[in-house]
Amino acid sequence: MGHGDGRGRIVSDADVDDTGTRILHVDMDAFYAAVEVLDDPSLRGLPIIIGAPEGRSVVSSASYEARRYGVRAAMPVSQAMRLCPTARIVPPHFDRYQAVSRQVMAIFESFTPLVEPLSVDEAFLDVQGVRRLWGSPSQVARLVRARVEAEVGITCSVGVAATKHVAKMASTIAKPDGMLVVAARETQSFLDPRPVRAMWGVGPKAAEALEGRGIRTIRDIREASPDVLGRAVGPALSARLAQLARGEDAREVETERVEKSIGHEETFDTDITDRAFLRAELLRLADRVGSRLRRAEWETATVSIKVRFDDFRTVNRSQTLADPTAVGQRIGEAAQSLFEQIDRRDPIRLIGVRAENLRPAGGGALGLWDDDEGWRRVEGALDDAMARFGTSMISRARHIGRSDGRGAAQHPKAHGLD
DNA sequence: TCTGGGGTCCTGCCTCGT
DNA sequence: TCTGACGAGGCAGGACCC
Repeated sequence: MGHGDGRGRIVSDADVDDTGTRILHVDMDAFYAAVEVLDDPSLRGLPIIIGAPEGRSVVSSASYEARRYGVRAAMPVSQAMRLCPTARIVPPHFDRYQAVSRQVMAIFESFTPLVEPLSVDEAFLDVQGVRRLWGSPSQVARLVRARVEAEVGITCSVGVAATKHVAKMASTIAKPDGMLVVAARETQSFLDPRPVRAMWGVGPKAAEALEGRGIRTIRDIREASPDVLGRAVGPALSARLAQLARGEDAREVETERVEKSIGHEETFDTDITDRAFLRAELLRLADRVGSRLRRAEWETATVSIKVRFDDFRTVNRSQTLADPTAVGQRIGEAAQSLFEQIDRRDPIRLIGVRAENLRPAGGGALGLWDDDEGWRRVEGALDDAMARFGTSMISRARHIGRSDGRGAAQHPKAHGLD
């Protein structure tokens, strides 16, 4: 999501040179705020802040009217309100944003099958192969923008370039409701004068490290010795930045993305010292992680927890399991065991549970039938199903499973169910 | 003044096996 | 049997992205 306030918007001319381009980066403008306006037109033209009005919420998104007051994403809502006291605070409706996102992505896919969603509100499109059908990349960009506005009712900005990195930078500059085309031969002159902070992957820390060595623009990166660059930001990032600064970016548009971890975390309204409460919260978070793992038919081999204290000091602990699992109870037990290893005298403001090192669940969606672990997984899946489809049919299925009278799940082979 | 939640990736350190 | 080099993997912390 863009963070600028909309000043410096650019729209390329209709007859712009797009020679050598193939990648579109499409970014919805102030997406959450735009969806809220769509659903409540009385908000149009007002400064809007998306975030919870109470507690320790931060700004998820803000309309351009609010950004003009200095309101930015990730800023505490309380601070945003001081900057823009007239702003309307709207609680987020993530399900609704997902639904609109699906609508937008479907429009992208009607132009090219090579669509890589980056987040709920942005995507890369490779339009190289659709030239005969839809025209040149800049023509496709115009069509995409027009259709999103006509069919969904919100605006987007598009960067058109030869590479992902340049397309992404171009869409940021074009915001809001703009389009910027960077022909392949203009790539270097486009990149050179821009600040290092504009590069994808350079945040506040890396920018500070680079600027401290006199490296302020992308041209400076290009001209810096690998040694100096490496000392500033480390070997991996320096090598990548050097390539990107030369306009080299061989990354293709990837339509498949595999999740590498699944986690949940929660910041409490007030800092907590009650250990029993915290242990119960760990179990609850682990249960949600387990549910998502089972739905995705994954197991986790490594459980990690995150604890943030009242002074914002954050510690992580992780543990690799002897047997991978998708059972919330087992993830929770591992999380609690990790929690015991942490010095918990200080009040805690956040705890989180994450499943890492994911792998496909063995033995299919419900796991293995022939061991206790498999059966615990069945129980978990039944819990999910009860939540989704109601209790009557699922309770009946569980009853059959438990009919051995031990109060625990019984092997389905006893009932001829396998 | 106050700092969410969901992720990915990198780095440094340590242990262990060869 | 002991020792050092080396790579792999586990773990913790941090930067970055939306």
